[in-house]
Amino acid sequence: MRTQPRPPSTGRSLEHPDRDLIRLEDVLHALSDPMRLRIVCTLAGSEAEQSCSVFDLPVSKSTTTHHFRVLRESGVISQIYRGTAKMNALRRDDLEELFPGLLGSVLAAADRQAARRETAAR
Amino acid sequence: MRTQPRPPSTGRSLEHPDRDLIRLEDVLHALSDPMRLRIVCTLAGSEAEQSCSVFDLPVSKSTTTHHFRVLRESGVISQIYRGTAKMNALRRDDLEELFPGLLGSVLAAADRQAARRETAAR
DNA sequence: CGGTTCGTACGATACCCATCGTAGTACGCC
DNA sequence: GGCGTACTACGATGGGTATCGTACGAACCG
Repeated sequence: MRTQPRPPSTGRSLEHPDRDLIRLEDVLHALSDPMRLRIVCTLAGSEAEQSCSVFDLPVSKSTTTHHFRVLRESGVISQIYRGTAKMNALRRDDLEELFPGLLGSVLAAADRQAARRETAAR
Repeated sequence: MRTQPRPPSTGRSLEHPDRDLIRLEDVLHALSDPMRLRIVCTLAGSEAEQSCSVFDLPVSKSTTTHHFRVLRESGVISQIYRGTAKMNALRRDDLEELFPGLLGSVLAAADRQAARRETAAR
């Protein structure tokens, strides 16, 4: 189903925890930050990988880098370099295998809360 | 269905966030600490309220108090004084209403992880 | 009342962490 | 090679927080 050949990943590699080493506490901690939750929601909204730069976060670039690293090291996302860009993707399958339903309920909860906030603001 | 009349709560009262003020980020943060996750799992294991003292945590009493307060202020548990004891209960209904399925998947995930760890240790 | 049990309040401490700015590296392109 | 883009590394900083010990308060029991 992949129609477009993607640029190959470059030599730079990034540390990812093995699936069996992902800890629930770390995942929950990673998701408990508003910026990171926002990143994860955005990532969940599209099937494809997203480069770091498409996220328009109200923090500096170095802080953004920090959040992506926390997400990667906790096992929530995977990252790979493609040229100068760094592509991000949710580790849906690994998380689903380890903690069935967890990611889905967190994403749904985040959506509901966003909707609630919108209603309250009106 | 309540057969045993319980001792009345005493005058001392405790602040609880209204259901609509419970924030997902705070709940996730509360659950991201190993001690607190353990407390919540224990609490989920029995339908009844549990006094603080039945939790045998490997930390001091003052630290235990701290963790229960975090759980209460984040909206995860409710607490009420009964005599000298302080009874704790999960706010299942409120959480289910706000974030359907979330608590269940976190608890299931914690169970699975505990089981995995046990297997790995053997 | 005195003692016991249960939990709190407070201060201290050490660590974690979200944030920033600046300087730097890696890559693609002209 | 030189330039621009994308991201990183590092150090600093301020605020949060998990932990403790000690001293205290509130309720029950004799």
